[in-house]
Amino acid sequence: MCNKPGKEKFYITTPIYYPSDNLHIGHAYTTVIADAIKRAKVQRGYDAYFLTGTDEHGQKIERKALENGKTPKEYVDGIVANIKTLWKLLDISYDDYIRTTDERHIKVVQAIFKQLYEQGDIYKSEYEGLYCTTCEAFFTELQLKDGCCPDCGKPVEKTKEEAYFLRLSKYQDWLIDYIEANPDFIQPVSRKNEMLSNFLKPGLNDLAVSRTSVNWGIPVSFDEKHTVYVWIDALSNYISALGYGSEDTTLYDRYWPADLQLVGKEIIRFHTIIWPIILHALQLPLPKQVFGHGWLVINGQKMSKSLGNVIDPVVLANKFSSDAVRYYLLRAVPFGSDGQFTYESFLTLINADLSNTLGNLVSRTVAMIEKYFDAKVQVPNTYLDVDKVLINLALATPAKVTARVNELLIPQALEEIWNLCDHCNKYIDMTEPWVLGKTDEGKERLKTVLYVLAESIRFIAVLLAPFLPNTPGKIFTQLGINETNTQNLDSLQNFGILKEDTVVQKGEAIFPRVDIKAEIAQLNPEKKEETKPSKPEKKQDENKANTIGIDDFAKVEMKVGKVITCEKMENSDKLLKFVLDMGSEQRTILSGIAKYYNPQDLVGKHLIVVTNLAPRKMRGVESQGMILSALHMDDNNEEVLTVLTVADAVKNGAEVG
RNA sequence: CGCGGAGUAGAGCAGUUUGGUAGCUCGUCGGGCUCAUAACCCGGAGGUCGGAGGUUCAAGUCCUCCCUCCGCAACCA
Repeated sequence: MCNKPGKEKFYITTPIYYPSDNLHIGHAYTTVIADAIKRAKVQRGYDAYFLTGTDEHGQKIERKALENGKTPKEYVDGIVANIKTLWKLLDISYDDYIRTTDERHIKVVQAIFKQLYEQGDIYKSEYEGLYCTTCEAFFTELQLKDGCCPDCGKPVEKTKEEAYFLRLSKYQDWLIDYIEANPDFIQPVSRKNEMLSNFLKPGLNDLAVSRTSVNWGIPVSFDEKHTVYVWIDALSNYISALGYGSEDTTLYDRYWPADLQLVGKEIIRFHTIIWPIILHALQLPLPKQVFGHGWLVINGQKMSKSLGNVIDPVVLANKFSSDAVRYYLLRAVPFGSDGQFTYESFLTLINADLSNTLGNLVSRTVAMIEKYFDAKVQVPNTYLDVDKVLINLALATPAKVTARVNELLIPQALEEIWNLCDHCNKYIDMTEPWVLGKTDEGKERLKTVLYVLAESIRFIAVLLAPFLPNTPGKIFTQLGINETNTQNLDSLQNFGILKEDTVVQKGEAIFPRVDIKAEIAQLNPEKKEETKPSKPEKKQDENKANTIGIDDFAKVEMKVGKVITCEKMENSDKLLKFVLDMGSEQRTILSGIAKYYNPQDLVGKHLIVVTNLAPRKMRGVESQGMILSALHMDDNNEEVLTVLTVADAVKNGAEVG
């Protein structure tokens, strides 16, 4: 942890994640990229420092803890332990893990808040909003469900709450100038344009930075009925972790400003508007670059618990290897835009690139050295043109990879390495070692061919290290390379370092091929389990607990209704409005299935309706029941929803039971 | 007309800055090879580049209008 004065520093951060629940593959995506960049920088001689952590305050965590019968701290401790296990599983080499519940962080936040208040950048005023007394929370008008609290459904009141405000407005013009003068600050540029035209140019409102209604937070030191609201608490982690404002500011002095802050596109606004203003008000330098990457989406949709399409990285990393998961995340998603995740594309990619192109290349090369030269590497005599082409490519590749990493084009960096793999495989075909091995003359030539291959593979292994940290070691073992000075980046300046008589040894396949169909069949049920929020360890007991008596079932009243009209709700993407003939009456019912059906196609169908459900208003229209439907995945792994119907000749209003 | 992003072969993507033979990976079809993890190598088929108009000798690329999807951004009884 000591300073390395001779080296250039590189400070990289991920967001601090919100541990209201275990993390999903999207969090792993951000973190793996950050880790790969950090490792690449270290490999290139930088003194790199990598920070990640968790943002542990706020109402949602308080509530979640309560549901689980724990204190907020106990609850987040459990989640944080899982997160750290996950990062270990994925070989994340973070240098520090900041938790906003750390004492070191709390002190800094309080000091920053006080300083901003004393210098007039924070002022006390009143926050006017819609307040739910039951949930003790404010909501914006947009968040309300039909004028009522979105969580408990009770009416909200227009209430004023005392709050401290940060003067964003004061710094707006400065920030616009800064962003325009520093075009690299917000990346990719599309995000920069979005921030300028959507938020900055229309004008910034001052931001409420404290709450009296949230208990689980850092108290404002000079006004204890307030807690610091998310902004100053969470964002300042990037400097509190370095000891800013503490007795020991060595790390801060060394590493701040950050060279790269990676964030998801949903939080780029906070990191490019609120965060720079906080820093500027504190007279601190701004991070050099904030990069807003895209999401991993499932069937075109954002991953979310409520959709039940969350992919658990723990499952993948345990089932396959950390390097396989890392490879997919680093290679498959165009950095900056969204990428599709499917199990099939994941498995196809690791088979094609890791098992076939790379793993098999190592395997066939080592096998030939064993077969033809008693497992001993032979030093060549002269190189022919065909050799020189491959040698030159190998020598040129390190600089190409470095350039791609510097541009943050990680998929393209990997592409350069795989280009070298491809050429090695072609080279084998062109030189036909199995023919050469048949004659003495040929065997002389074969020494060179196998040497060029082994040495090229060494290049590949060295270059892979930042991305797939476990793979180079496996390759070096098979190639019989022990000396670390043939495993570092400097050793790629010359081709031909591999020593005569190095003993190779074919071992296990580096990346065994997977049976895609079989794995998908296994993963899908596993995926479903993941989505069930219930505690898995109590499964057997729960089967009992989940059963209901006939009495309970009898409470539910279901009837058959015929669809008279069905139309899309205005102002809603997901709701369909039905009017149903229930025999003795007509009912209006709203259902969030617009995505799955054409409204016209449902007219005339006989549907099953729960008729004694309490009515609920949505989008200003009262829904008087619920339409039963089944949601499932079809053969293409796409979501399909089918409403339950009855065969004809059932009277409208007939009871179901 | 709220603001942004996107629409290119069966799937996923590049190419649009600076107009000039439409490319990559997977899949598919055919061939080759046998060192290797049913792998590797070569070749083919498959595209009205979302639609309509315009500028130009020439448009995926520039201009205009339109359609669809996604995000900002809630609703999912």
